[in-house]
Amino acid sequence: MNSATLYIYNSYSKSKEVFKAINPPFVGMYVCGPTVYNDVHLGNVRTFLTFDIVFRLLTYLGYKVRYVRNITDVGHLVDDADHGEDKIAKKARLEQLEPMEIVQKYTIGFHDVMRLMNIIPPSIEPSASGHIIEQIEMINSIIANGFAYEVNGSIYFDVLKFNEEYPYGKLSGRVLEDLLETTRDLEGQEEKRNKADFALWKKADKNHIMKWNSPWGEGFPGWHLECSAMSTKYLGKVFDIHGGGMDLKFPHHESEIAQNIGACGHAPVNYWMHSNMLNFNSKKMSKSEGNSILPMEMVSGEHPLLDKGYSPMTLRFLFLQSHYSSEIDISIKSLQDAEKGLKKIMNALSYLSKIKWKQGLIHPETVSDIIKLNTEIITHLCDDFNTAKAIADLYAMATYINTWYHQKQEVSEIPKDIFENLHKIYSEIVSDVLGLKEEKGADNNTLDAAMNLIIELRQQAREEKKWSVSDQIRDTLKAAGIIIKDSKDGQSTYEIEN
RNA sequence: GGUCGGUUGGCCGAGUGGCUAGGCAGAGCUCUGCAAAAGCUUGUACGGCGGUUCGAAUCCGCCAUCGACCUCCA
Repeated sequence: MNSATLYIYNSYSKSKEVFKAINPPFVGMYVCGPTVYNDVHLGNVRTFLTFDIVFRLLTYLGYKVRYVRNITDVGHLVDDADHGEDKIAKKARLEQLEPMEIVQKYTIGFHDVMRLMNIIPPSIEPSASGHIIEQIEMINSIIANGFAYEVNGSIYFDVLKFNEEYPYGKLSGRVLEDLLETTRDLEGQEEKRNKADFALWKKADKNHIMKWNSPWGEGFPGWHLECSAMSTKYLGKVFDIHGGGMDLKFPHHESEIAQNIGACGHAPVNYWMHSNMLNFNSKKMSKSEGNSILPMEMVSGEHPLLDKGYSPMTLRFLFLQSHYSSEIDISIKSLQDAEKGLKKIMNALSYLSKIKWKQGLIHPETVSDIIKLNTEIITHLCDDFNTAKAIADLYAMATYINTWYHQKQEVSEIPKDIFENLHKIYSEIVSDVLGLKEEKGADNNTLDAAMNLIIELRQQAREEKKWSVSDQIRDTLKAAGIIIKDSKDGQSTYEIEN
């Protein structure tokens, strides 16, 4: 185990706390996954990226993490809380497919995007429809404890009753009285005793496709219930970290807490983490706003807002340049900046393995600076996953690496072990913790072979000082979107403009 | 209307009560047959008004402004 102290901002206590695992080295982490009724958009990706970093850093620090991220494939209603059509069912109707075909289609799409973004799969990815029994059992416990009631085959959580014994609304900073006043009048709520109550189980009508047998007749589970049931099943009644997007704080996470307490009498989670929103034109990117960009559109550049495609790693890097708790406003400029910045970091990574250590005159200032960087970068990451600061450290390291590489491809002013440590930390942080990987522009062997020949011929022309030939090759290729880059050591490479 | 969170140099974006992250752009330089690329160096800042303090971008108050949540959303 790494000895670094990890601090996490706990949204429940609203303060930064030292992370203490319940049962080290094991850590249980639950993150609310997508409702698979549509393509995941870029905003969703940000959230999963945030917790990818949490997962990766915990693992890097030596924790054994059981990471559970669900797939919501039932129970998430379209219109109002506890009313309206099931999202999956609606989409199924629109696309004329079986609901599970919708689920399958968008689950695969979701996984494709996660892979593209180099986001590590969770340890367990349970689906709501696969845990109906667990959900029914949990409802039974809640009823037995007196926090839920049945009306016409539906079960509702009694928020007022719950609030008499436990604070409802602490996570999201809500006061129950306000909720009772401000909650809009919605259709289909007449069954509830109070507006703030929410459904644990909804009775299904005849036409409803996705329904299951229960002690209360045919029906389906409420949206919030699945996360309570599945986190309990796989992580226990109390676990370490629960994550999700800010917009899930209320009502989803608030209800989750109430359900868990209602079922077993104590709070389920030690550290609540919420990642902030991704903005687009200063507006939250959301499905309901209709201003969402799909990850695939981002990569292909096929979107009115975009000037060209931006690679998955560029996106990943852009997100990591700001703290997960800050909003990000995406723009062409920020994408371009990220593209250049990422290149710098990745270039230095590739230089690193070409630099040889050599015995020489030690430069004390450089030594102490690098020792400082080597430790600071971990400290920064452990400070509530401050990837922005860690990236600043990487830039500082990269400046050293670049200088060594461009001077002699060797380093002699620091001791061998410190250089090796720098090498190890730089590559581990870049690859393992931040999850940045090299992207090949053209993954095409045929083109590679042809280009290598052209580059070689041009090189010959240059050696013979036939500048008109070498320039013609360069200019013609440029017009075709291929850029030749000459480096100092005489080697040339090519890159495809997109 | 209620609750919460922002407001940092040309742009993006971190941040601790005193030692002014970082990136992009700009400027200078190195390399280069030329160019591109790459690299090195470098300036400018903390929404407004008060207060606390020896000292505040950092703490407090007021104002302005933007946004989020209060309804499905990561």
